Amino acid sequence: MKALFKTAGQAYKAHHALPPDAGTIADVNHDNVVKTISPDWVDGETKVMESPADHGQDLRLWLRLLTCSTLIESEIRRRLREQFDCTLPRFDLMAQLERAKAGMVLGELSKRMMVSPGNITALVERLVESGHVTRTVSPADRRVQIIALTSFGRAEFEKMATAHADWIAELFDVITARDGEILFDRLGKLKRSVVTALARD
Amino acid sequence: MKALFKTAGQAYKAHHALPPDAGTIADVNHDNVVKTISPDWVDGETKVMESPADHGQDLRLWLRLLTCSTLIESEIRRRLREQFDCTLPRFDLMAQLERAKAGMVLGELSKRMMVSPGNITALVERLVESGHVTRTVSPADRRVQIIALTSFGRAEFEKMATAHADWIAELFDVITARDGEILFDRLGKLKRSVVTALARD
DNA sequence: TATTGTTATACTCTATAACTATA
DNA sequence: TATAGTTATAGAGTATAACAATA
Repeated sequence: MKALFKTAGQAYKAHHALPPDAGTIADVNHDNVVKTISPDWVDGETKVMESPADHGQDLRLWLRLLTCSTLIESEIRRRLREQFDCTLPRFDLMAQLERAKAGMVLGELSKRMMVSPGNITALVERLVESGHVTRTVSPADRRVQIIALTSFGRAEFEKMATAHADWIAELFDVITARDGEILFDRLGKLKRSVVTALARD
Repeated sequence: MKALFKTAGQAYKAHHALPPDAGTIADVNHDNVVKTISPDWVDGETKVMESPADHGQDLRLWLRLLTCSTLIESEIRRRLREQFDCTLPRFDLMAQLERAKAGMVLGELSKRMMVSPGNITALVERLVESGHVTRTVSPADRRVQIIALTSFGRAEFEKMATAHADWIAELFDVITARDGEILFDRLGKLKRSVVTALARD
């Protein structure tokens, strides 16, 4: 039941987080107060089955899945911020626009990013200020706002996307093509399982 | 290159997000402005290889991994909030304390959660206010603060943990034991790959 | 009336750094 | 001097709801 969920994880980690092999087992003082790090801080993989709060294999799998995505995402987020002064939502929004050469309607951005229109408005506002995107009123329907990348925004995004791909290749270093295929396939099953379960509600 | 990253994803989704089978292909008006949803909004699995910004199999795998964890985490986050008025960091902090019967030093919490001490102080403060945890000065070293669950906090956490396990079982519905093992194993490899890569820096 | 976005607000989280108290 | 936390602050993201403009 440790490190169940995504938390901050980025900048602070660079300065304070433990190396992967830190510690031995959770040290406890004479009052049983936990003071030192246990070795399984990354996802508690060995301990979770022994915990009184154990709830089975699915939970272990979910913890490990979450650990992987959190580790990767935190690092990506940190590098985006340090190297490009960019946040994930900003990057995500630009990624949405990348293939929409003529732009995308604000409401569509909202749906794709699963973020409320009000918050997209604010995000777009900051990207307009920094010169990455434009906002235009649709001539066909004056309620709709068309958002598009500027050439500057497109160039910036391409730089980030290239770096991003390199980072991923670096992090996935030892995953073989075969393991990659297997993971891709099983994660596809998992995705369908989740989407189906969510659709039942 | 769509929906690369975790975004908001929780509350808004409940009201506005598309069902998993919405749409057909991205509709485009006479100006080529994207107005309607494409079917692969979940992770763009089919499209990413065709994209000019394609950067290979690792990237596809990463997108799918991120999609899975984001879908699950968003749903968990939403349910935690709606059913228990709890955020992920709060839950995570309590999860850390669950097996530390006599409490845990604040700095240790900070390291495990990869969140700065200052932000842990604020998080603990809110949990003290709501009666979930206590904060005590260590008699051995008056600089250190020992954080522990109250019996109320423990009871609340148990309720949440039980519900959480049920949610996960629901979402992982159609994953067989065998597929679960395979995923668990390969994700273990991936975790080691990432941890190794991060340690190289 | 319904839809598209905007504005407003309150809160949480993130990131950083200066600072205090204790060892 | 070094360590454990606290305080402060700025910015971004999250969640809701009321609202205006247009269809």
